[in-house]
Amino acid sequence: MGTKATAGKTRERILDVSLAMFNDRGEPNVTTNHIADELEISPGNLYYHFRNKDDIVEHLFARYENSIDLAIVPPIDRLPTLEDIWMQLHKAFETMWEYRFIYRDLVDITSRNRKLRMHFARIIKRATANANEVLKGLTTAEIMRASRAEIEATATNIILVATFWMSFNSVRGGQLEKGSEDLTQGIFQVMMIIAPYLRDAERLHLNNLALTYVR
Amino acid sequence: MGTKATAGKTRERILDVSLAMFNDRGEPNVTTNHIADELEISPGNLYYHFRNKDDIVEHLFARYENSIDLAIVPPIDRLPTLEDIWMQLHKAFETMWEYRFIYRDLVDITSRNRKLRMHFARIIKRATANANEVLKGLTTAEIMRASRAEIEATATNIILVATFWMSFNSVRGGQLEKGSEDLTQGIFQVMMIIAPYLRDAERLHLNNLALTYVR
Amino acid sequence: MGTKATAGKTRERILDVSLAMFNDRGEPNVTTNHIADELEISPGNLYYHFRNKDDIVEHLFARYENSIDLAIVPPIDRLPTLEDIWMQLHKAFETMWEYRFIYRDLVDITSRNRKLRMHFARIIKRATANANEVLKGLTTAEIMRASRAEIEATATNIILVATFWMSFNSVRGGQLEKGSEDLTQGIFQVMMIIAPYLRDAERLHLNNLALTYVR
Amino acid sequence: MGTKATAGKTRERILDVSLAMFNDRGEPNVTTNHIADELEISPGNLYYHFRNKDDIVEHLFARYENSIDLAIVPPIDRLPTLEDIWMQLHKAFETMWEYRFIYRDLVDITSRNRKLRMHFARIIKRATANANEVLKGLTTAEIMRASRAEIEATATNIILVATFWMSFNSVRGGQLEKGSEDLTQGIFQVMMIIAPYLRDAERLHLNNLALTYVR
DNA sequence: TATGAATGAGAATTCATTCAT
DNA sequence: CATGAATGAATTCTCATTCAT
Repeated sequence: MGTKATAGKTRERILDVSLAMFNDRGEPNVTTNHIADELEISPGNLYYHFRNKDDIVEHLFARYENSIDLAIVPPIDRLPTLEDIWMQLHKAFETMWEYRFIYRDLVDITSRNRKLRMHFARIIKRATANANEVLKGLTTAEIMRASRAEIEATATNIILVATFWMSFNSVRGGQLEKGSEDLTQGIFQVMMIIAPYLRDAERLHLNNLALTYVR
Repeated sequence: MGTKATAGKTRERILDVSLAMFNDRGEPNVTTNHIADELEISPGNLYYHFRNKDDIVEHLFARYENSIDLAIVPPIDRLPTLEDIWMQLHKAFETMWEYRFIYRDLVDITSRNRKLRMHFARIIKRATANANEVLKGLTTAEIMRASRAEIEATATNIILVATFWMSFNSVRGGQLEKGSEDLTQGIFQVMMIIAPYLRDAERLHLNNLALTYVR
Repeated sequence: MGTKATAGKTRERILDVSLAMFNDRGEPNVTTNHIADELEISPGNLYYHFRNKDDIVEHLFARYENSIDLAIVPPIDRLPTLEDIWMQLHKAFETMWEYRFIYRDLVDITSRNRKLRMHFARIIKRATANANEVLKGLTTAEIMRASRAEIEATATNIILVATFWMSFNSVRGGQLEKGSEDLTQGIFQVMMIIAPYLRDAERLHLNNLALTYVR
Repeated sequence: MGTKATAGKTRERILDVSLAMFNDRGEPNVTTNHIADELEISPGNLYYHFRNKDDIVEHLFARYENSIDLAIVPPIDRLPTLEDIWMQLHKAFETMWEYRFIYRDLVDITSRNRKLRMHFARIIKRATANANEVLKGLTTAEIMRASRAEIEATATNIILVATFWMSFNSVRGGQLEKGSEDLTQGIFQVMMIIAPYLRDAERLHLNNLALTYVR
């Protein structure tokens, strides 16, 4: 009792600390010894719980995949509203922020690991399909007007902007990461891709929000 | 004489070969010994010409910065047309493709090197400002209609999509890289951000192109 | 009760499974965790029953020593026949095959463990003495003709060939191990060391067998 | 100048020291760091000269293969004599002794490395064929009398005894290795496999030698 | 300019063994 | 008897970088 770890505790701590360190410094810059040091456990113990470093990454990714899958479920049995989109984006950006290390070195990580590559491609495909559905729903609900081609291109752009918003933000300089406020701007940027397709009322509404968010 | 290198020749070859290898395998996966091997020179000689690996990266980046600066100069003394945008995007995407290694590991590279970080931020800022100018010009020319807030958000989105198009493409799976055709789709995706703001004629034109390009 | 192990049961299972795994993959390539895994017990439990890995090896060796001691007892109170030799070799080779892991890494194992070194030397000494006895017996029975010096050298050769037959077979390539047939050839090879000392009738008999066995 | 290594010197020193240490302690018990330490060079330098530990082993093996190939060339254009056999065995045993680490862990080494496995099998095949030739030659020269089947079995036994003589010697205890005298006994043991097939004069000659060598 | 041998601090991973429960 | 988490020294190998020539 006390400092002694109970079942599964260390395993979870490894994942938690790894996640924090990966998010902080980037996965390629965090070694398994760093992680063990930070946890004050031996490297051997870390390898008792995970086969190798990639195993840790894969488990974190699986966690992420579960979360993001929940975040991008479209409303069932009714047409979507703009509010739904705000909500979905919020949940998605939150989740992505939690696992931002994946996005920081996305190309490198997916090119090194076949499993992650396949799963990430699946997430993108699913997210794009969902975006498409939602846009179609908005059109059916006559909240926006767009051709089929416009909807397709727009869905892709939405996912691209969402996927790389955090990277873009860190890369365009200024302050490094202040978290929530930046995310909100990311959400707003995505909304602004849809904006011009909206009816005047909604478009005006977004325009006013813009004054608050755009940097 | 004969095999003797003329002034600056080896130096340039190092840059050329490094660029090719970085683009091919990603900068983190290319060691200085790989480069020397490929060039059939000694590692010592490589370090005679460049202080360290980052020095090579920085020089390549400087090259890139020059090229991209030329690519994103707006037309002077007249209002821009849609054709201008196609042209600019083409030049920009070509240049980015030439130096695609920068974009493959963008966050990692910029986060570990202050100089690159500052310079890349400057490029983004400049590109965004230029996009802003062009959009304003299109508005003045009454080719498109958009509020100031919409223009700002759209400029940012344009730069973001352009910046990460190649990454997005490699990360969403499917075929790896077939080059020019993918770039064309990237350009198209950028255009589709502007599309809904255009007058009907131009909008329709883009929509028709969509049928060809969107995947 | 029920799943509860009876006294000595786990201990025996450890020995049995270790033997099987050592034979299969070679002792140096089997870790204590492999063994525990295979047994579906904990490594801690394994170390409750045995002080360390070498302790397991030593116990297996003791088992082997008992078996082989039984196999190489010469016929008492009568002179040996060729049939006796076939029988003895059969029993010896069977026993060695059962504990073939010892022979696979013989030098390594005996050089790092004093106890095993002494015991194995004893086995060799005993086996050689026995071979000597038998050859002398055959000579007395006038089944073969050989000088004392020839008998001594031949006894040593017999033991050497028997000791390393399995290694030789695996090392000279061809098929890996098909077990019984290979053993039979080993026995035959040993017999052929004796052959030229035999009377014509027996020598001819062995020669005919040769056509079947030699590869 | 002086302690500075000239071209190829370090490479050869690595091979020489590795060989000495492998022979001494057995290849599995010598780490690359041990070797570097002994040589007073950095591990990095060792890996500059050889791709990995196996690369060192393979180069030593190649050296050995060259030497042994020279040792087992049969006399051309005339029938062999017993003297030829003594000479050949001498050369072969000397060479094997020089590279005795190969024989110490023969099964382990060849089972881990495909290349060595193939090459060693080739050596055995070649040596056996050569033994066969020589025995046939002796028969033709009427120095010995043996059937074809006897020759085949005897050739195999000769190679087996030669291959494992050193292992047998270290494993049967007594003093560990005193080198040359042990080798001479090994040669003698091989000769004693041939002895009973010889004409009386030669057989007697060998018998007398026996009194000196057999332990 | 150029060579190429050399460095050395790590990186990931393994494995016999221990120990609190 | 049994668990299973934990240890830590060791092992192979890498790579940016230096330096005598």
